[in-house]
Amino acid sequence: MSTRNSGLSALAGARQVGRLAPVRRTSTVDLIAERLREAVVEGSLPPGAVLGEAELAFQLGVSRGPLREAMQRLTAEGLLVIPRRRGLAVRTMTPEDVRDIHWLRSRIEPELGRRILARPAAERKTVLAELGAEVKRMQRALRKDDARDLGDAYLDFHRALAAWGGSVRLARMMATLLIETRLCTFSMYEHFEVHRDLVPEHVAFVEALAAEDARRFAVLIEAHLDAEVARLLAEPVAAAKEGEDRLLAETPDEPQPLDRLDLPEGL
Amino acid sequence: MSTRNSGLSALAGARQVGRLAPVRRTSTVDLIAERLREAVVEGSLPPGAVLGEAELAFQLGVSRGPLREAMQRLTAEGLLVIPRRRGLAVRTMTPEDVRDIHWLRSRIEPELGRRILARPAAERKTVLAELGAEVKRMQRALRKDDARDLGDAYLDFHRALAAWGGSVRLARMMATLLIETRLCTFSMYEHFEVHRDLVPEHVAFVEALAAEDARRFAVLIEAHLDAEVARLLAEPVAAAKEGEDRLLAETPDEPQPLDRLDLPEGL
DNA sequence: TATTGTAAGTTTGTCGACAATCCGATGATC
DNA sequence: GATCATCGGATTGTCGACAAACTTACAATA
Repeated sequence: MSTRNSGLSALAGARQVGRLAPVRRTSTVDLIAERLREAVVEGSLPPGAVLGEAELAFQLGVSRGPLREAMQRLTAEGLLVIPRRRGLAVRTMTPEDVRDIHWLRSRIEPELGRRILARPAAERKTVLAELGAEVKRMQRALRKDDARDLGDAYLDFHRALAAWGGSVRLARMMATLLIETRLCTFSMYEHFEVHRDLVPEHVAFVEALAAEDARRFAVLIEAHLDAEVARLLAEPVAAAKEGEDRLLAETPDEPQPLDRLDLPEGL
Repeated sequence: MSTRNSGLSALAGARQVGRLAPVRRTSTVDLIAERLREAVVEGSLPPGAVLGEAELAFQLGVSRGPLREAMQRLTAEGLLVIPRRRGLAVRTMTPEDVRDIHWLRSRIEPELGRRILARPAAERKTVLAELGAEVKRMQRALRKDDARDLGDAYLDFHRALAAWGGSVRLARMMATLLIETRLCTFSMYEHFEVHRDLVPEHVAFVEALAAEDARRFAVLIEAHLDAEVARLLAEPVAAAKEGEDRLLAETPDEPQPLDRLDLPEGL
C-alpha cells in the first residue's frame, strides 16, 4: 500500500492518496442509446417514423445486435415502440399523453423546487447560477429568433432542476419526461415552435426560487404547464404528417397508428 | 364495409360490431424481461448475484441475443446492472436508495389517493373492492404466518393503487418502485420478513379512502413509508451476504461492490 | 515476503447467416 | 365488382461463432 503510489508521490500529494475516481467507460449500447435519444430530441427521428434495423444499424456503423439492445432500452423509457416485425417507430404522443406528461411534471417540478430550497445556502446559490445561465441562454436565443436553441435551453433548464432535486430516480424520470415533452411538440405541431412567453415565465421561476418562495414557484410552474397543455392541444391536430412524409415516401390513408400497436409492457 | 361482418352477424350481434380487442401477442423479449422481473421479486435472483449470460440463457431456454435485449430493458428500469464484461448483477440497494425510493413513494401514493377519490363514485367503489380484497389476502397470509404471501399481497395492493391512479406513466414508475422496494428488503435483511403492523396499517388506508379523506390517507401512507425506512435502516446492515454466498462459491474481501460499478446512464 | 510480470482460461461483445413471418400485389372465383 | 387465395420480396427474430478483453492463478524477482 505504502509503495503503491511511490512513483506518483509528487502527483499524489497534490490531491488525495489512493482514491482515484473510477474510469467511466461507456459501453457501445450506451452510446447507441444516447445517440438515438439525441436523434429523437433533435427531431431527425420524427414521431411515427419507421426505420428498418439494417438501415439504421448501417447509419450508426454498428451491427444489428447492439442496436437492438439499445432499442429495448429506449422502449423501456417509452420513447420508442417496437411493432412486431416492423422495425422501430418513434412514439407518437396523443392528446392524452400530452395531458399525462404535463400533469406529472406539474406534480414533480414543484417538489423539486421545495427540495432545492431545502438545500444549504451555498448549494442553492450554485443552482440559481446554473438556472440563471440557462435563462440567459433562452434570452439570447429569443433575440436571435432561434427556436431550436430556445427549446434546447428550455430542456436544459428543467434538466438542471431535476439534477439538483436530490433524487436519482426523480432525475431519471424527469429526463424521460422532458424528452417526451419535446415529442409532444413534434407530435402536435407541424413544425418546431416555441412561444415568446417562455422566457419571462422562466425568469419568474428563478425569481421565485431566489426569493425562496416555494409556493409561488409551484404556482408558476403549474400555470406554465397548464398553459403549455392548452397550447399544444389547441393546435388543430395536424398530427405528425410531416414527419412521416419525410421518411416514408408515401403514407396511405392512415392504416393504423403504426407506433401504438404495442405498448411498453412495464404495466 | 357493410358486408364485412356479414358472416359473423349472429355472433357480432351479441357484443359490439367490428370492434374486437386486438390480440395481445407478446414478444420473446417481453417474456424474458417479465421472467427476470419475477425472479427478482421472488428472490431467486438475489441482490448482488452475478450470473453468466450463457448459463442464464440456457436456463431460460433461449439464446443469448434475446436475453441480452431483455437485460437492457431491466437495466433501464434500474433493477439490473451490467458491469462491463461481468455478466449481469441484480442491483443492491444502499441506505440512500432505501430513502430515495420511499421518499418518492411518499410523494406519489398520496397523489394516487387524491386521483382515485376524484373518480366517479361507481369506479371508486370498484377500486375500494379491489383494495379490500388485497387487504383480506394480507389478513389471511398473516393468520397462516406466510410472510411471502403477505409481501406479495402488499405489492399487489400498491400496484392496484397505481393502476387506478389514471396515469400510465405513474403506474409504470410505481411498478418499478415496488420491485425496488422488495429489493430493499432483500438488500437489507438477511431473510425475507414482514412485520405484523402491516395489516392494520392497510386496513386504515382503505378506511381513509372509504371515508373520502384524502388528507388522512396521505398522512397514513407517509407514516407507513417513514416507518418502513426506519425499520429497514435499523437492521445492522448485514448486506446481501447471504445472496452472494448462494451463487458465488466464495466472496473475497469485498473487492468492490460489483453491482454498482456502472450506473444506468439515463442521468 | 510482497509485488510484478506472464499465461491460460473463461466470458463477453460483436458480427454474419438462416429461417420464419409478414406485407403487398397479382390473379382467380363467386 | 368485390373478396379471397396465392405468390414473391423483404425484414425481422433467433442462433451460432469468432475474437478481444478480462480474471485468475502461477511463477519470478527484488
